[in-house]
Amino acid sequence: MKFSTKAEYGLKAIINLANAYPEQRSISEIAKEERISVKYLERIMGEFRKSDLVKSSKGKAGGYALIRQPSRVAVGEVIEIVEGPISPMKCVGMDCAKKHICPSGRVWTKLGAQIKKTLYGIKLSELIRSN
Amino acid sequence: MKFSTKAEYGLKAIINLANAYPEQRSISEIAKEERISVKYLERIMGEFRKSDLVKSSKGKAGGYALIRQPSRVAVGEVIEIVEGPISPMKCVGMDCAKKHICPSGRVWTKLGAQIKKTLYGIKLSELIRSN
DNA sequence: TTAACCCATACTTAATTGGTAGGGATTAAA
DNA sequence: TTTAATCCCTACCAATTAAGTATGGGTTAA
Repeated sequence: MKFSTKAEYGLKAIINLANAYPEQRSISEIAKEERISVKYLERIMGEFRKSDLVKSSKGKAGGYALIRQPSRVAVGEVIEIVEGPISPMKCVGMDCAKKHICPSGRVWTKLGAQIKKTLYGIKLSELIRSN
Repeated sequence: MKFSTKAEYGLKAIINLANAYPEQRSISEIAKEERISVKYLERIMGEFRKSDLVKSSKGKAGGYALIRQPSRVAVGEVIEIVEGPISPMKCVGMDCAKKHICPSGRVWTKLGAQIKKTLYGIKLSELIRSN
């Protein structure tokens, strides 16, 4: 039961942008500070852009910026963009004949709700320097 | 962010045994009811036995039984036996130079504690039929 | 003695993770 | 107008993990 490094890198990059908000930063700046491969970070930022969490400007002196205020962005949102919907077991949310009587399913449902609650309760504003 | 099927199968098997407590059941009975491969379940049960969660008796008419009362066994315990210690990110709990100032680390620490709290709060007695 | 069980280890196959390679498109500045 | 720094896209690849199989042995009640 682990989140991937993609979630870790993505979160770090977004926190980095939150610290600069509303200014933009380039991939290479972020990659250097957070010790992430430039190429890999490019791909991750692409996912954030497609989800309208960040905006990009092309060309020389281009870069990425957070679109919303850090206090309006939940950690859960960031993670679900790179990892897909949060749910601790494959079968949860899926079609299962014994769904209503499956005892272990009750565990995963309860846990999934708890994880979401925790991650959506943390906002980027709580994780940046200036607060 | 998923638990493995090993955790799912393991939990199902242990719930199955909890329903029979304090009686024993054979691997093949459990495997059939829970739709798990006999060979795979054998291995999983071996881990539970080594952790003194279940006891086994060999020979014809042998089988496995839960050692403790279902109300004294937490789901978290079952899962940690097959999946190892619960922690949502590799770096958590490890040596990191920037541990005390790592903003994303705070997320994983908080989340890990929350997950443990949830899973250790659920006891097998809450998941069995008779209750 | 034999059948039903537990026990151990090695192997296999498929999917996922965690990237890299190579290029193209865009734009500010020299 | 050229150059250089940036964003953007797709394909590829290697290592690890997940999920199970195969094989064979040991134990014990009937």
